[in-house]
Formats: sequence, structure tokens, C-alpha cells
Amino acid sequence: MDTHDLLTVGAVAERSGFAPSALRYYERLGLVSASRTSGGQRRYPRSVLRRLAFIRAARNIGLSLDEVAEALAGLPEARTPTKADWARLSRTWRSRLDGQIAGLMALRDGLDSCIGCGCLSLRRCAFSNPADLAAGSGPGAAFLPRSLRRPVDDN
Amino acid sequence: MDTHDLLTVGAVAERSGFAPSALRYYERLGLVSASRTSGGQRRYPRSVLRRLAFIRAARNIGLSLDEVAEALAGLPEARTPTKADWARLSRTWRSRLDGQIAGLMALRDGLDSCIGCGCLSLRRCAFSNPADLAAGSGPGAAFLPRSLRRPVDDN
DNA sequence: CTGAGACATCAAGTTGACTTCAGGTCAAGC
DNA sequence: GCTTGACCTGAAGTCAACTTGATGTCTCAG
Repeated sequence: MDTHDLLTVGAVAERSGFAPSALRYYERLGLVSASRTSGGQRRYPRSVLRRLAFIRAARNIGLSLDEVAEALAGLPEARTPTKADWARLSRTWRSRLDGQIAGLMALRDGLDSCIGCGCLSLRRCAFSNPADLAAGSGPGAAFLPRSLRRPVDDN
Repeated sequence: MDTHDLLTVGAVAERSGFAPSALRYYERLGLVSASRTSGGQRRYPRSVLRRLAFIRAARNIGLSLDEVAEALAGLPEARTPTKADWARLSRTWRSRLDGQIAGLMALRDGLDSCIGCGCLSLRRCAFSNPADLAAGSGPGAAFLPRSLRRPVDDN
């Protein structure tokens, strides 16, 4: 099925779920790379799929592409990354996720008390002002991005 | 301390934590409104603070401003909103939050197994491809926004 | 009554993560 | 060897949620 073990951008797009334009964008940012045919077209090694899986996973837990790039910089250039390499990169995510879950649970508990009292009072209500959780992010912190939101009429 | 019970944009900004520019922006979107002095300056009733608290809370659980506007449309125009009105608006957030927490926990559990096996394999690994959780949001779904992220070197 | 500082509008800029477009090139099956 | 669909580049557009800047007006303490 695969010609010579190298994948076209279209094949990578289909297998990874990233659009070709996103793949080119990632290449510009240095997140992935590809060899070229004599005619200038990209040819990806199969290993790019794992790299892209890492990128998606990192995005899923909320890393920016800058942060992803920084994380990927920890991969060895010389040899093919091993499972252990990937695992090492991923390990810190666990605590990050734990923190995020804790934040949301605190928010939920605050919501319970707020609904109970109907308060929603500024700077007093843990729900409208979870300063301790989103500390430093200033006003306007959002806990979840649009992509995970269901439309309002959905529940 | 307060002159005639009406607040200037600066006062509202300070009490609500929203920047004056954000308040004007919200007004353009119809999320809040204000009366004007003879000279054209905004004067807000005290009740705007509760409205803003609602907006912040909604933003905190991930609603877009469009969704906030839609939610606020459920408030009575005629009478001053009661605690029950606010509580009714907030009640659906509970299930939304529960869903979000469940999603993150599934992600964390997937991460555990992924770290165990080092796989991160595309479309097979629950962690890099939590399709059931972020369903319909397509590739690129992010679970948390930057505001809740800690810098990579933070843990 | 005056001056400093808060406020007004409107347009344009910002950020992140891409997508879209215009205009041209490559690869491969028949 | 040709056609068709995939691919190329670079620039510009998009979206959300604001912010910033330019330029001018209002308010009110002294």
C-alpha cells in the first residue's frame, strides 16, 4: 500500500487528522519536518505520525504550540525516539491534568453553593471569582475552550 | 461614597475586574447597558455588577460571549432579576461542569495507560484521540485554555 | 472657573492557530 | 505523453475577545 515508506502530505493529513495546511504550518514552526522529492513535494517518514499524535495529545491538555515546540525540543535528534522518550515527555502532563481537574471541581463545588444562595456576588463568590485557581491569569480567565463546549441548547 | 447610586465606567471596572474597554465592548455586544449623562458619559446602575459577575462566571466555565448573551436573554426585562432568576440561569452549568470534569478525568486515565505503554499511537490511544469526549469538535480540540495553563517549567 | 484626569468615539492592532486564495508545478495512471 | 488531481508558495483572511491609539470632550475638586 505504501510506496517506499514515505507518506505524502495528504496521507499524513488523513492519518493524523490534521489538515495539510496545519501540517505545513507546523513545519514552519519547526514542530515537524519532511524531506522533499526532486520536485519539491513533502515526503514524511512514518515516525511523523507519532510526533503528530504527541502534538495532538499536548494540544488536548491545553499546551500552546510554543509549549509543544519546547517539549519536543527534549527529544533526541540523533536517534529515533524510543517509547521511553515519549513517556518522559508526557509524564509531567499528569500533574497538569490533576491540577486542571481540581480547578474544575472547585468551580463546580462553588457553583453548588452559589446556586444555593443565589448570590453570584462579586469578589465574594468562589464561583464567579475563583482567584485561587486561575491565579495570575487576571480577569477573563476561561476554564475551557470553545472546542469542548456544547451549545447552550444541548442540555 | 457613591454619588446618587450610579457608577462611572471606571468604578465599575474597578469593582468588576473588567477593563473599561471590555465594558464598552460588552455594551456593543448588548451584554450590559448604561444610561448616559448629559455629556454622554456612561453611568451604570449597581445591578450591572451582578450581571458582570454572571458574565465572568459563565466565561469561567467556558461560555463564549455569544452564549452568554443568549443566556442573559433569559432574564426578565421588566422587573429587576431575582436570585431565583440568576440561579435558574446558572443551574445548567452544573451538568456542563460535570461533563468537563469527566472528560478531563478520562483524559488523565488515558494518559496513565499511555505512559505505561509508551504508545501514543494514532487513533488507538485514548489520550491522543479522545474522540468520544471532544466529539464533533474535530481535530485540534483543546481541553483547557492558556489562562489555566502553567508554564512548562512550572512543575 | 479652571485644569487635571476620567471619559467619549472610531479605527486599527493583537494573539494563536490555522485556513483560504491566487497562481503555478508535480506525479502517476492510462 | 497527457491529463487530472495532489501539491507547492506566499500573502492575506478568519475568529474571539479584547486592547491600543488618536483625537477630542466632560466633570468636578479646589
